[in-house]
This record gives sequence, structure tokens and C-alpha cells, in this order.
Amino acid sequence: MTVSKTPALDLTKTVRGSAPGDAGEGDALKLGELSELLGYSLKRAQLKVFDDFIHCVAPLQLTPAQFSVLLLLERNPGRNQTEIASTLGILRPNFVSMLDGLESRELCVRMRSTNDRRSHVLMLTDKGRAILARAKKLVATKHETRLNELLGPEKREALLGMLARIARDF
Amino acid sequence: MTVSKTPALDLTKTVRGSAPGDAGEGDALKLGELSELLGYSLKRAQLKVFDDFIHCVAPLQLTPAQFSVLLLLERNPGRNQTEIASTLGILRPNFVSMLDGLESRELCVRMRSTNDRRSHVLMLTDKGRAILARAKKLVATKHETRLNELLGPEKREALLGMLARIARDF
DNA sequence: ATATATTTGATATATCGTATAACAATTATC
DNA sequence: GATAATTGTTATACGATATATCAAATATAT
Repeated sequence: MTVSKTPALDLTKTVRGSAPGDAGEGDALKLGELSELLGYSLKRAQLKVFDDFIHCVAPLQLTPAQFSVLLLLERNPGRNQTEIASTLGILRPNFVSMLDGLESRELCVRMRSTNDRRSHVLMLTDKGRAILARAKKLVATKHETRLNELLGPEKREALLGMLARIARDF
Repeated sequence: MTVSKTPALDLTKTVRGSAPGDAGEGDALKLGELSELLGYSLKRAQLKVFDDFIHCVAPLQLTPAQFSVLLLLERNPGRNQTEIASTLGILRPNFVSMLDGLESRELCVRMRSTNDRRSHVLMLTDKGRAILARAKKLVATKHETRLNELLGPEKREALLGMLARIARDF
């Protein structure tokens, strides 16, 4: 209803392949104001970066989320599931199956806390530490290196700062 | 297995609340190298930005994805579903239900093309144009304004450029 | 000390975004 | 004119995300 702008007229090939002086209506679509939408570029960039991350760390079969868990466990040993999950923005129910996966691969362990027997103390295993070390190398040499080649170290750092700023204060 | 690092010892409260000279093991977890991971900050920032977008444009009930479709339809009238979807990185099967939603709200219409009777020519309705105009205003005055307050116009533009660069060339 | 409330990990479940395969109708190619 | 390719669609599956609920354990209040 009320389509306006040349109502009952098919514009497909008629208008598109027509007047060449009409501001170049080539074949590629115009993003227009979409290019100025931060959220749009943000998401597309995030997908690309995650994609590259997964590709770089593929030999270790670690997703970005799993990698972040291992990193956090290494830096904060002895914390419980609630603490780790909430720090990463993961809901506790969803963190259970995630831990199941990591623990079944013997990358980390849950140990009932003696202080509070409700909670599970989380620790990396030696195997987990080893895999994490290898993952860090892959990320550093393959993943982050590519970023530096694209942006340069200073711009890369500036980008990181702004993103952290948004994630924190927005 | 092989947990190492103080094997059979519960570190929960024992170690945590202990030595105050031990480099401040407060209560907050340390992100550590996570702060240097671009993908991590990228995703958290993206979630925040999307969240704010949804909040700002809530009176119009438009998701970021729907907004991007309307924007693209406005700038590129008369295109078919495959073209619009692929430009936005949406798979054609998933775009069907998305269009169903927009069309049922009479924000756009599908018209069988007379040139190629397989394809649907997509057009914004007047109602769709009106909603889009209001959405743009909300995004500009509420959403993007907040970004400018947080980063400043020049840094905001620099950020946008780097993200677009990553989305394109990475 | 006992009753009540809170916390923790877990299960079940629902929703959404995303991915692939397959189909009928139509068009393009050989 | 036979075969291949494209378009929109359906069905379906998987993962990420969200809420409600539960038993066990702990904390709090009376």
C-alpha cells in the first residue's frame, strides 16, 4: 500500500541500466548512511576479527569465548564459576556447558571449595596451560600481527583504547 | 588431572583475602591480556552500542538489522531480496522472515518484477519512509550524540574509519 | 538456635541469529 | 529444446542468549 515514487512501475532493469548521467547507478548497492552508523561497522568488523581469530587458532580448536575463559582462569586461579562467568558477560546457566566442554578436554577442573561447599573453584590444568600458551603464540604471531599490518601499532592501540572506553563507559 | 600450582589447596578465601602486600588481590578479577585482545573489546563494545541503539529507537520498535534494511531500501529502491540481503551479510533464507516482519508492518513491499518474474522488487512504503525518518532522528539526536560526547567528533570519525577498514580489508 | 532468605551450580526451556539442503518457478545457457 | 543456474521459500539444525526453577549450602534474622 502507498508505495509512491513511481507506483506501478517496475524499476528493476528499466531504471537501473538507464541514464548514465544519472549519478552512476552502477551495479553495486550504495551503503549510504549505513557507512556512518557506528554499530554497523562495529558488528561487521567484529565478525571479521572473530573469523580470523577462529582461523588462526583452528589447530587448537578454541573459540574466542573459550580462549577468554582460559586467559581469565590463568590470571585469576581459584575463582568460582559465577565470578568468571559474570566477568566475561556470560550468564551462569550458559557457562555450565561451556565449562563442561573445557573440562572434558581436561583444560581446566572444577574443585568443590572447602570454604564454601556450594561453589566450584576453577583451575587450569597443565594441559590447559600448555594449550593456552600455544594459543597465545598463534594469536600474537598470526592474528594480532595482521591487525598491525593493517592499522599500524599506534592506530591499533588507539582503536583498542576507544573500544575499551565504549565497552566501559557507554 | 595435574592441576599443579598448590595442588590440593583451596585458594578461594585463603589466598584471596590474605597478604595485602601481595600486589593487591582485591575482589575484582584481573582481565590481564584480555584487555589487549582486540576481538574481546570489539565484541563488548558492539554489544553496548547495539544495546543503546535498541534503547534509543525503542519507541519505533526497530532492531539494528531492521534499521539497516530500511536504510538500504531507501538508498537503493527497486532491488531484489538477494541483492539487499547479501549486501547486509544476511543469508537469503534468513532474510525471508525478516522481510515478512517488515512487510506485515507495512514498512515495505515486495512486488514481482516484470523483467524477471522470479525476483521481488523491494520498495519502502510511505509508512516505511516515515518510520525511517523518525528513526534517523532518534539515532542522530540520542544515539550518535552520546558517542560524540564520549569520544569527540574527530576520534569518533577515526574509529569509524578503522572499523570500516577492518570490515573491508581484514 | 531455628526459621527465612540468599547464593551457587545445574537443568530445562525459549528465543534469536546463523547455517545448509532442498524445492518449485523462472530464466539463462548450451 | 534440454540442461544448468537463479530466485524466493521452506524446513531444519546449531549456537548464543535469556529466564525460571531446583537442590544444596550458606548467610541472615529473629
